[in-house]
Amino acid sequence: MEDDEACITGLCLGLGMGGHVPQKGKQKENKPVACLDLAFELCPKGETINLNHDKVESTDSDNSNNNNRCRKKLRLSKEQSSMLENSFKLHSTLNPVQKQALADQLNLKTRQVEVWFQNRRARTKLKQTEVDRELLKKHCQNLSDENKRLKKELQELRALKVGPSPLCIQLTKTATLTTCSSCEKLVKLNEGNKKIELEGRN
DNA sequence: ACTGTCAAGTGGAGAT
DNA sequence: ATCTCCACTTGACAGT
Repeated sequence: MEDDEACITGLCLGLGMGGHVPQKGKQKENKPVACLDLAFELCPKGETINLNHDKVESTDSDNSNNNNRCRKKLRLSKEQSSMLENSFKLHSTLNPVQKQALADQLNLKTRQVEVWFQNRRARTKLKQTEVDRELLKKHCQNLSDENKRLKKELQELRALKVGPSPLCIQLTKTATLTTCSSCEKLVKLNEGNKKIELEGRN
């Protein structure tokens, strides 16, 4: 276990904060939770504190005064965020050495750096799924349009088969139905007058 | 008041 | 057994 975490655990024991609620879908045993959020520091209600602290110290009075304390949320400074961001661009995961170095550099705990990277990866993944979803949506729409168009074209061809067959019929803006002069087969010409033979016609 | 963002907690799974 | 990652969740805070 990291020193930081040992420290935090020491701080947390007996505080009874951040209890665990069983999650839907996966029922888990309700462990007695005795952890204090890493980035939260006990403070008098309403007081603003600098949370970019060094190691957190724990005292018994902290614990006993817990009732009239609030939890403040850490917000990383712009410098910290941008340095983490730059580091993330280089590598989205960190080895313990890199983690420690970054933590030292930013005056954060290794656990905080680790959490930031975890959350950052989650955000990236979320964004990517959103992008993928949009792409698939577009692709699906294209396929649907193409399907409609082909169905329509098929309908027109079937109508042609039933009725009198003129030699050359404009099918769509891009395709023309005609009879091949050499083989006398019914063929479809695409935009470049490229011949597409139609199945089952002779 | 409501909503989105984000740091952090939790437990499970896999690797060592 | 321990570590690390992930999915899911919570809660503080900021913006509207």
